[in-house]
Amino acid sequence: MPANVPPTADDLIEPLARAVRGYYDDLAVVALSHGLSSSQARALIALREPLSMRTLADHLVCDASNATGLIARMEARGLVQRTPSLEDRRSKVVCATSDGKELALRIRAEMRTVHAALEALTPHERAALLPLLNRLGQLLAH
Amino acid sequence: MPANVPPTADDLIEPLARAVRGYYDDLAVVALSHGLSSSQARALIALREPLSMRTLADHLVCDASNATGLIARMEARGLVQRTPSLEDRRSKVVCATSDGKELALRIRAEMRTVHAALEALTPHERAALLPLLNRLGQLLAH
DNA sequence: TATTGTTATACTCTATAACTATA
DNA sequence: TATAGTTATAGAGTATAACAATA
Repeated sequence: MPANVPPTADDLIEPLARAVRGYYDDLAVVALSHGLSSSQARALIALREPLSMRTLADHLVCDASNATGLIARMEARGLVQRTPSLEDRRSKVVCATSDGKELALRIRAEMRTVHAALEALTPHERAALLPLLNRLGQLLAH
Repeated sequence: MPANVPPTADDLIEPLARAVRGYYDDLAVVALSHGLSSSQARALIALREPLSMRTLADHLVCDASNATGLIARMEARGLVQRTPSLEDRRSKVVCATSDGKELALRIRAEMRTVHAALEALTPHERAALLPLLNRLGQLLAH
C-alpha cells in the first residue's frame, strides 16, 4: 500500500472531466430525443424560475441576440413565454409554460445513465458524495 | 440533528447538475477565448489518442457528416491531421498535431474556476472525492 | 450487403453590428 | 450615456439523404 498522500487539485481534474462528460452526453442524447438542442435544454432547465432575457443570456454564456432567437423558437413551440416586465419597460420576463416545465422534468427523469450510475453507488458512497457535490457546485458557480 | 438517512439517487441529481454546469461553463468560456467552440474543444480533448472519424463521431454523439466538417475546419487551422488508415482503406485516422495537443493542455490549465474550486477543497475532501469521481466516471461511460 | 467517409442541403446556434425604446 | 431587446448578417454546428470506395 502506498503512503496515504492526499490528492492534489490536478489529480482530480481528469476524473472530474470524465464524470462531467458522461453526464453531459446523457443530457444531450435525451434532449435530442425530444427535439431539443443542448442549448434549448439548458435554457429550459434554467427557466425553473422566470428570468429576464438578459439574465438568461448571461446564464447561457451567450450573446443577447442569440437568446432572442433561441427563445423565439422555443416560444413558437409553446415551451416558454415572454411577457413585458412591470418594473422595467425595456425588459421582458421569460417563463416556462406548463408544457415546458413538464418537458424539463421528463428530460431530467429520462437521463437513465445518470440515474443508473447514482443508484449503483452504495448508500455510504451517496452519503459521502452529496456534501462534496454541494461544495463543488457552490465553488463552481461564478 | 435529523436522522441519518442516506441520500437517494434523486437527492444527488440536482447537486450533480449544478457542479456539471459550473465545469462546463468554465470550459466553454476558456475554449472560446482560444477561438474554439465547445464542440471543437471536446474533439481536441478526445484526440489525446488518435481516433478514426467514425469513432470520433461516436464519441461526440453526432453524425459522421458533422465530424467531417468539424475536423476539416480544425485541420485547416493546423490543430489536427487526417491520415489514411493502414488497416482499413475506407477509414481515416485523426491525430492532434503538436499545436493541437498544446492548445488542449492550455485550455485544461486555464480553467481557473475549476482549478480554484478543487484547490479550495480540504485535503480530506479531495481524498474523499477522488474515488467517488472515478466510480462515477466509470459508471457514466456508456 | 454493410460500413467509412464525404458532399449537398436545410435548419439551428452563435457573435458582431446597428437599431429602437427605455433608464 | 448606458442598458434591454430585437433584427440583419455571416460563419459554425447539426441531421438527413445520397454517393463512392472498400469490407
